[in-house]
Amino acid sequence: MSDMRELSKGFDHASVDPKWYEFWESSGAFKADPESSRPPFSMVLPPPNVTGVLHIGHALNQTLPDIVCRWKRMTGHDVLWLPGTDHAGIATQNVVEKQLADEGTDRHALGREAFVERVRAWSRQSHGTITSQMRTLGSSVDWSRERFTLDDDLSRAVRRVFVTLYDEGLIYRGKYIVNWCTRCRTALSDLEVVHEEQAGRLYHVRYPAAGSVADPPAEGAADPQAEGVAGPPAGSGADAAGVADVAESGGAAGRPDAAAGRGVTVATTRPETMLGDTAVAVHPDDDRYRGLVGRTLRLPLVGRELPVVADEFVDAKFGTGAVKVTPAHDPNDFEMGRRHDLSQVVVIGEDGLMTAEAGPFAGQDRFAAREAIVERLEAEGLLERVEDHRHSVGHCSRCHTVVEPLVSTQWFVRIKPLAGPAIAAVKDGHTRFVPENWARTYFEWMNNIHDWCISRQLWWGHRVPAWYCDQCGNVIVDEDTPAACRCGAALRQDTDVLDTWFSSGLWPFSTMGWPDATDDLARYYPTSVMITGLDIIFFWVARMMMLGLKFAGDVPFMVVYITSLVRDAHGRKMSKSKGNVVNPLQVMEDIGADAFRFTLAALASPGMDISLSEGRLRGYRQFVNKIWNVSRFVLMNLPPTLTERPPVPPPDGLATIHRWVLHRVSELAADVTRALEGYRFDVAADRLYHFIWHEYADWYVELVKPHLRDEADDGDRQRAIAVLLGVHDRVLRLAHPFMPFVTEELWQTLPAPADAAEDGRTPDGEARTITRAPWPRPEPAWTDDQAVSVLTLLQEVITAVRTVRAELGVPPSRRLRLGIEHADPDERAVLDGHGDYVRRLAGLEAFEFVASVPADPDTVRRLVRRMRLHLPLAGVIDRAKETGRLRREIDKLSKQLGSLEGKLDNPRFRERADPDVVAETEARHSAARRRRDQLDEVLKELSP
RNA sequence: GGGCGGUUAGCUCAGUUGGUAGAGCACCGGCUUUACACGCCGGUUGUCACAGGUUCGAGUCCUGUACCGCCCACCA
Repeated sequence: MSDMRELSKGFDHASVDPKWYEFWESSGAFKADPESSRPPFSMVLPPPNVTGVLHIGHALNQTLPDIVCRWKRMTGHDVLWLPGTDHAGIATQNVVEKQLADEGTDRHALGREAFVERVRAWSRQSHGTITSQMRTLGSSVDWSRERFTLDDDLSRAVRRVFVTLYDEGLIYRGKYIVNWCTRCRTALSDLEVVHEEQAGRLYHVRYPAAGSVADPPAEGAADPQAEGVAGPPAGSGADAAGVADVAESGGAAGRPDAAAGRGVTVATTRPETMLGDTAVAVHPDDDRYRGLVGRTLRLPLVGRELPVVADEFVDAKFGTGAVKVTPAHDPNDFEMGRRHDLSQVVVIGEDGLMTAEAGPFAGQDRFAAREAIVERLEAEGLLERVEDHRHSVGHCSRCHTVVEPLVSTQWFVRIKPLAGPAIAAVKDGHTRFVPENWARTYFEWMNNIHDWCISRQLWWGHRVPAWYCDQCGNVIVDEDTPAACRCGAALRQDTDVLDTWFSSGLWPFSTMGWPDATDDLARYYPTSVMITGLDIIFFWVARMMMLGLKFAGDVPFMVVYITSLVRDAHGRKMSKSKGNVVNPLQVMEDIGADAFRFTLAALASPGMDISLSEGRLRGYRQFVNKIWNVSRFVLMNLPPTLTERPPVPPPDGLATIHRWVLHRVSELAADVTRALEGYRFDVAADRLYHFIWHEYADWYVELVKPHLRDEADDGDRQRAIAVLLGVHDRVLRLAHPFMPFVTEELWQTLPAPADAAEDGRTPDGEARTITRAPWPRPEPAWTDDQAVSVLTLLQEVITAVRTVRAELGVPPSRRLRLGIEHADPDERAVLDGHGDYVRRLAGLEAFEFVASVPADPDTVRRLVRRMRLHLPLAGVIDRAKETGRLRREIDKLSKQLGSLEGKLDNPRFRERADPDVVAETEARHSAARRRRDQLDEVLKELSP
């Protein structure tokens, strides 16, 4: 055992950290126990991509919940923190596709089955990376319950949810305009499209007049409603108005119209889509075009006749007030097309190339076609004007390709019926956002939510559980694979897979065994807290809320803590191109997981982005080292015979310094606990830092040293050791959630407590571990204001003497004699009673109380408590420097006095302010005046 | 266009219910004080973005302005 008491000179995380994680894992320290009599506390880990590596966002989003879990474990909860990984459909598929491309092949060459098998194999291999990195960080998850979104039982949950929603009419399939990535070759949900403001051009193109309105073209694109169970409602008001106008103008169609003769100029940012135009729209109230509605124009380059329709959507103030309508390639036009029963002409294909419908431009890339078409228009004299125009363009969030709106058959979730309860649950406080402002963002989105496109034309993911019969046209949606159609023909399964967030949305309950009524589900659902990043509030949090309420019968979590973005030291977003990415693995290698975690916690001010600076990281690494060295100090002072940690003695018989430190450590426990309860990780970390370094190490350790000397009285020594150990043990336990590795290492070197309840054994009772040691509670019996005021006085006097010495340049080795004046009798008694401490920490040979100032050139002449009056001796110091310093101080005091006097002279202040505040202000005022007068006097003395 | 946040010491940020402006880093000076130089002791640094208002009193509450940032959005 005694070799355990010898710590190395510094903390070496590389040798310590892995040892303890292995110990925790193998001893079952993180295992949840449904049989336990302890109250449950549960969280699910936001599943990282199975093929991902730990980035700074993960580090934060795992450190904070880990702090909570470790804390809750110590407060006696049965903690479940359920880990797992996400198959991350499109992201993972893209990576593997890139690998294939490097090998000179592609997924089509491989075939679906082989491709999926390949992705699966790579996922399995890659899975170890992220999970081992989580261990490096110290995440205290229950690995025995690890899940993967593509696991069989989770896939079963996915199918159950899909089928149920379908049966209830909340999932439908239909042909609508969707966001299409021409590179990934799949549909995307609105959330997977990132809009970026870009410099573009607004082309003004003249569409010449053709003649009067013809019947709407009957041929062409499919009926948008064809396969829909039910489509989104069409804008009825605008629709009626538009139709009425057309009819009305139709009557006047025969009348010659000057405007019609010239044609109409439309403005567009995407001239290539004009080939698919099937109308031109104007606002119904726009007088400029009133006569035109109902007539037709001729589409340049193509020659097709286009009706002019009136629609409320058109903004008369934008461009020319006339809009070309391309129902197949623009979401607004799609809706407008439905309102006016326009056909869809598809001119851009799923590959981003112009289709056969594009005539001479067929086969060209859409952007090349834009150039070519502009050229042609110019040649034909139809391009009237080109303006620079900034507008936002949608890009694929995965590959940054410009998204092409395309008409396509997809599966959708009708979301409004699900959103309602999810909104209500937050409104009525059943689920609470922290910081609460995020609820607004949540409401904002939920109130304006659109149907969710859930099908993806990918291979990696949960395949849509729908089967089609080519014989009779029957569609079967079922949990189990049907053998054959009712007509006896073979069935063909839908080739699409589901949006990866569909399965993520079930995560809080699918991981616990749903749809079976498992013990875990009964005990751990709803989970206590969800801690996750702001970037996935919509993707994930909102969907978990909706699906959890719908299927698990309750909200998925009682509290959502939204973490901030981690930025670089100058508040810039981290990005590879800027080269300012902080790699958490590198940081942990350099300074250890404990210091890294502590830094993240200390910087995690709610609602604010985190600027991760090297200075802070370094500072907290040194803090870890500080704790290490305090422990060395404690251990080296333990008698070798001590095998058991003695209980902390009752404060009555203890010296002031002991009573003081016990009081303070009790307050620390209260403060840290309160901070954690409010999710103020920054406040908790700050409090620990300050106490451990600037109270415990700087003061208590220094003050206690004499008590530990060999010469010290035996009983005194034993009491000091008991208190020191009691404080040290509590400090380690309070710091443990933040710095799990170093605290376990140090805690294990302490002698075990006599009290079994303090021992922290794992559930199997085999091993002691700080992870299960009880969380320190405030001790009311340790409250001791008298000890606090004594220590405050000692600290002030000692600091004042040190200041004088430093300013006079008196080396610490030189023992001084000191005269103190103006101490009141009570304070004199305190100082006398604690003279040893003062002499030791201030480096004094002696001090005495004097009535007046002795003119002794070898001593500091005076020291006035609370006034930090440092009077240098003539001849010993630089007179000019000192007078300058005094003048500055006097100026400052005068200013302060002015404001205090203003306050006190104000009758209303005396009337209305709290009496304590008034008294305090008066005291402050008189103290300041006394001090200024004294400084004035000294200044006069010093000045020639 | 809508929403949210920020503007406090050279840098990055705290500032609880309004009551003498704080921390870390940086900087300056001094220290082989037997846990720690990843240390110890001391020190310097602020018209709290701007303009009004409420109040005896505002970094803190209200209104407006400026600048920065983020999110959402179907303006061709």
